[in-house]
Amino acid sequence: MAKRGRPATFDRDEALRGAMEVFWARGYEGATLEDLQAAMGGISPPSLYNAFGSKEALFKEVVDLFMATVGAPAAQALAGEQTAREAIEGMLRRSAEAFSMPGKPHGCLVALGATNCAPANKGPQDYLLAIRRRTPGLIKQRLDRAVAEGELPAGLDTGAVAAFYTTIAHGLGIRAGDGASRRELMAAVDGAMAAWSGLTSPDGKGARRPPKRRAGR
Amino acid sequence: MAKRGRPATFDRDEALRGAMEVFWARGYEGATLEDLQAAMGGISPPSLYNAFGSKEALFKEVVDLFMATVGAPAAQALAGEQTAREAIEGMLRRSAEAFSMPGKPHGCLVALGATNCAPANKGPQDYLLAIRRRTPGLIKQRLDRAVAEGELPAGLDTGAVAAFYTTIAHGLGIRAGDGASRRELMAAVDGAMAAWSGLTSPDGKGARRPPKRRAGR
DNA sequence: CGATTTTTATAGTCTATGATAAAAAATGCG
DNA sequence: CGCATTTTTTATCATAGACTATAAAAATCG
Repeated sequence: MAKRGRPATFDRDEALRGAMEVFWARGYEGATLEDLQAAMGGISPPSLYNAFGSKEALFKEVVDLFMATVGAPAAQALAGEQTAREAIEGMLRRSAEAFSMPGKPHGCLVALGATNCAPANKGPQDYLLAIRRRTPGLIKQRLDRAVAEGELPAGLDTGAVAAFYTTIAHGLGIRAGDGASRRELMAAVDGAMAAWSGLTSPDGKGARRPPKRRAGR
Repeated sequence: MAKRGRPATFDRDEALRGAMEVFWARGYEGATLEDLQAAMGGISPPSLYNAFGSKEALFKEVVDLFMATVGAPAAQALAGEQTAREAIEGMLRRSAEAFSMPGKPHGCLVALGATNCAPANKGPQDYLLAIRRRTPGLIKQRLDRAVAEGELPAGLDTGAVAAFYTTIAHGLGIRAGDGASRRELMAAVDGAMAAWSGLTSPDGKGARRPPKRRAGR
């Protein structure tokens, strides 16, 4: 039983991928409907709205797709590698690669796609903000696991270490968008990993959680 | 000889500072003329345009003011401290402080003020981009000086080290804008400085410039 | 085939917001 | 005072760009 009605002249998934390229390269506000139409197979506004609802809804779908495709290798590395060190280094290197693919827009859609938008575009801005705010927790989680498994010393201030690697991860997104080469991005990752032993070793140099204090500041 | 004509009812410098707060908090596109007027002493559009020319011209003046005030401590630290290590750590800590001042907008105007703007706003976007692109060179310059002075080993790949610290510096700007506390920002700086000896030591771990290659890739 | 359903095409509407025109008001100078 | 000069006031203007109303076209179903 085939679907009734006039068949669409475009493939929805393909159109979504086209929209991702535009939003990735130009950001939410930088992408006009005209740009989007052109990259989505020349579809007309009514078709776009019929298929995706609104520019904002389209953007959110694009961001989800971005996370599921471009962002996946980094996320998988963070969760999948055996040691925390390999996991974090893998996450950073996969990010650096994803943000500097030949033939693709450079930079990170989540870091750059909608910062400081016009009041009317608070929705997309908040959507990306919420995603960025998850990063420190995800990294800390992986570090806490390594502490529990004995890979990293008990008492390590995993939140502080996560703050550092989050800063690097987001910094890579900006740097790539600003035109930094993959070589430069990887040099930044080299630097970040050079801090590892100093940050995580049990001797005096490692970040240590401050002793628990009583409630009430 | 006082100036002729009707006297202005607002102080230009004060109005400029008011505009800086708005652009800093909301970005170029996020700041409407209405927002700006309110923060500039309630001046009317013609007064604003008479005094500053256009929204874009006002923004550029604001960015210059930002660099000369908010950004100054970091720039001075980079250029002024005795050792390269102190210079870079000072730059990062002064940045982290500037991006998390109580009562001021959080985050970095240069990193966040105009990324991925609408096509019509390419001017402000490019203005900030050009400033961000200067960062690696400024850091590398300071490192090269340290190599020349013997503080750092000859053969050090100063460009690679600069790439790392640039990534941190810009990452701090994003993280602060996303709501990271000063404590978190300082933890990131701790991490960045933990990489110092590994990155700059003359033994095998330090970043070394690759041997010169022939031209032609 | 005619009815129904869905998509497409054309042509607009509406709104937010950056920018101005023209005249009034406030000052200095002769 | 009267004129030149500059700023303010008030009232718009202009435009880009997101969105939509209407109806024609293309498919399936009975």
